[in-house]
Amino acid sequence: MIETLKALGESNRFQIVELLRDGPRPVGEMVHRLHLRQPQVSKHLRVLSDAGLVDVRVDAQRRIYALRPAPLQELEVWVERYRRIWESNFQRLDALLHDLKTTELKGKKRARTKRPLRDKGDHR
Amino acid sequence: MIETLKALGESNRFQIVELLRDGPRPVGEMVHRLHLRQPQVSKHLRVLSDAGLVDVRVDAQRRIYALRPAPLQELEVWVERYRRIWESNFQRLDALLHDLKTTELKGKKRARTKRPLRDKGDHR
DNA sequence: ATTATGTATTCCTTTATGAGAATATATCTT
DNA sequence: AAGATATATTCTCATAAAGGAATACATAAT
Repeated sequence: MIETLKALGESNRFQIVELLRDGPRPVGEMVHRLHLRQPQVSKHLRVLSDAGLVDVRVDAQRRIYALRPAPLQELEVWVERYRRIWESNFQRLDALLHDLKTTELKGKKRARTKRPLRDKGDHR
Repeated sequence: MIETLKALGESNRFQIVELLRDGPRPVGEMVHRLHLRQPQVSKHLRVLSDAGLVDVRVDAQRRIYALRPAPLQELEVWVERYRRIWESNFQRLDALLHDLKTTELKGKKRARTKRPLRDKGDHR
């Protein structure tokens, strides 16, 4: 997962992946479409390949690169685990609970948590 | 998007985000749970904050960090655009079409490719 | 006001990463 | 075999990014 994110977190590689979303492409075409130099494209493809994000197929002198679904699928699964963060008021609720809990735990030796001096954000 | 991916593509920051998935946490707790030193955690939080991935709330001397849904939501939307890559045999189909097309274009002067590329090591 | 606690920032060093140029490799064409 | 075409690799340099240590800053407690 980390490797996937690291590989995608570079703009040229990101663009390559975006390009490949429309289907497999030979290196030369990416060079042309992305206005990068051939060696850089090959190097970025190497990183993407090491991360398992792309696959090569030989076609004469050309190398046809294609996206491999697995890592992107995993990324989707990963990010979906975060859905509840925006699908409910989970964060606020949890923030409240957390706050209550820590107040409970250290209540005896600490003063109650005071309200912040000034209001920083919106709440209900 | 790139900034989100770049921020997530570092293991310590990734772990911080994972931690925050369970709700807002003060810096000290992350320091403790992740076995990192406080300054490094603060620095990583800074990066995450700059990327819009987290939010701070002041609680006495503590700073309570929480995930911000927006970037993750966008990431989900982004990756979902790739679903069709695994939801159909899109890639293969497209590969075939692409192949036919190029063969059509240059077919007269090219032979078929048989040999695989020499093995460069495994990915995945 | 002073001290304690929690967090952020700065400075420094080391390592990782990306671009450019040159060159090597693979495969087709003739 | 020689040349042409497409791609990969290597080397070098510049910059970015990460960790460590020290320190500054913020707020609470006394």
